[in-house]
Order: sequence, then structure tokens, then C-alpha cells
Amino acid sequence: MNLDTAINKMKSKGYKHTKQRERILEIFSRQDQYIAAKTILKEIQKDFPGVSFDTVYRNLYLLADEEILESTDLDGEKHFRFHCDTHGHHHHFICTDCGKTKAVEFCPMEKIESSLSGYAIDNHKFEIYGKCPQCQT
Amino acid sequence: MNLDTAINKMKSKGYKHTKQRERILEIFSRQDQYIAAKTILKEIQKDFPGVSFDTVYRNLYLLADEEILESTDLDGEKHFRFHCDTHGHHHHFICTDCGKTKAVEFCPMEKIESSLSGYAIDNHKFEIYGKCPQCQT
DNA sequence: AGATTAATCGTAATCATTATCATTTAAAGA
DNA sequence: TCTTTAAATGATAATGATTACGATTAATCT
Ligand SMILES: [Mn+2]
Ligand SMILES: [Mn+2]
Ligand SMILES: [Zn+2]
Ligand SMILES: [Zn+2]
Repeated sequence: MNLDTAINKMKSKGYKHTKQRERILEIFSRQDQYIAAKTILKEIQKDFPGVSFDTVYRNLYLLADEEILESTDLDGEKHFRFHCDTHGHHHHFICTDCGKTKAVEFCPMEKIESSLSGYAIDNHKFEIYGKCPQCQT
Repeated sequence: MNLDTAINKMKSKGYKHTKQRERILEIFSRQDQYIAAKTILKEIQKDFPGVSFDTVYRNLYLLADEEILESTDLDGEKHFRFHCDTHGHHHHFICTDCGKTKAVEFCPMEKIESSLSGYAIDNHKFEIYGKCPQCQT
């Protein structure tokens, strides 16, 4: 997923193209990390000083619904990142200092499904937290 | 971990025994599920109508620090449960309806450590969400 | 250009959590 | 048992993130 693909996807879904929305997408493109909603808000405010909370939050959730972004909860705050679709289903190491992520190409679900017969599995979360090589003292 | 063990552990650490604290522990004992902080607050208020938010939250975090409770973020709210130490390190299926959990005796970390050389791993989260057998239509 | 309707703005409200400080009380010692 | 004292609590305010909503603006269509 890149910026143009995301913009086209939104257009094809019938959403209007706005400069605020484009700026949000632009921030996420080429960033391989989760970003807190309020961080995005601050960033957008540099270009659009009067931007509404509502605009930012509504768009983040909309973009997540449309699978252009993916989200996770970190420290009680919603974080978002560009949706990973270059490789298959995978998980992430997340650096607790800089926020950068590294893909982990292993999903534990197949190993445990047999132990959950009778349970209807909707989704799962597997995240590894720590310091990336650049953030270690 | 049971109620008496938890109470004794707190006493041995030098913490005072208060009825509020005992009530909190009592709620968690014998519950095999994560409970939201505010749910605990409401429950405590039945016995202690004037209980302070602070008392509840402070105790939950203290008990988690002392590893009498364990915690996780669900829907942007902190949830707590009695610490599982009857079996080894494990993970949980969590029912999104009733909150009950089922232990999953598999930890994916050993499978992926080799792919994260150079990364300092601090902790990890593996949770499976869905409906338990009792909560399916 | 004008109409239509989504999107945004401005602002207030909500919800969970955290902070502060005066008061109370559990626990240890005389 | 009485006194001491430090921990714990209560009352309340503050914070921080998120959500809500009516009025206004602006993107797209004809
Ligand atoms: Mn990825
Ligand atoms: Mn368990
Ligand atoms: Zn997976
Ligand atoms: Zn594990």
C-alpha cells in the first residue's frame, strides 16, 4: 500500500478527496511504525492550524475501517499505521522507544486452534515489545 | 493464587490490611476473567458507598505491581484478573461477551526469537478474542 | 454556476484515569 | 490499653484522550 493506492481506494469507495485527509495519509506513507492519534493531530495542525479533533479521529477510524490503516492499543492510546499488505498475515515487534516496527512472519494461531474447539475465534493479537537495535544504549 | 495467599503476600510486604483492599481481592478470587477497573469500582461501591476512585485505581496498580493481579488493555480500558501461577507461562482466549478466559498453553516466543536477533525483547502479548461456548447463539 | 451532500469546524461533553491534600485508620510500640 | 506515625483513604479537582453535534464549508455532480 502506498499513498496513491490509498487515495485511489478512497476515491473508488466514493469518499471525497480533501486536503486534510490527504495530509493524514501522507504522514503515514513511508512510515513503518505505529503513531498515536494525538501525534497525528499535532502533525496535521502544523498545516491546518484550525483542524478539528473530530476530523482527525473520524478519518483515522474511517481509514482503519477501509483497511487502509491498521490500529492497535498501546498504553491506553489508539495507534495507527499504514496497512501492511505487501506480505501475508504477520505480526510485529514494536520498539517502545521510537515506535518503529519489524515484521514477524510467524502467526501462532494454527498451533493453538485445536486447543480451542468449541470457541468461536474472531481475532487475535500478537505483539512483541522492546528496543530496536538503534534504540539500545 | 487464592485470597488468603494474596492477603498474606501483601502483609509480608508490609502493606496494611484494609477492608477496601480485602474486598477488591475478594472480587477477583475465584473469577477466571479480566474485569475492567470501573467494574471493580462499581462493585466496591456497593459495600463502601463513599469509596474514592483513587483508592480503587491505586490498589489495582499496586496489586499488579506485586504480581497478585495481572492486567491487560481491552477496548482502551485497563482490565485486571487474579495472577495465574498455577501453571507456567501461558496466554489466554478472552470471551468478548462474558469476559471469561481460557488458558492457552502455548507461547510463540521461542518460535520467533531467532528472527529478532539484535532486538532487546522486554515483553509480549498474545491474546485470542472471540465467543466462548456458552456465549455463542 | 448551482445544487447536493459529505466533510469539516468549533465547541462542548464524556469517559477513564490521575493528582492533591486533608483526614482517617491500621499497625507497632510504650 | 494508650500513643504514635506512617500508610491508606476520601473528597474533589484536574487531566488527557476520545466522542458528539449543530452550523458552516467545500468537493463533486449535473
Ligand atoms: Mn507489517
Ligand atoms: Mn491463566
Ligand atoms: Zn496472526
Ligand atoms: Zn508468552
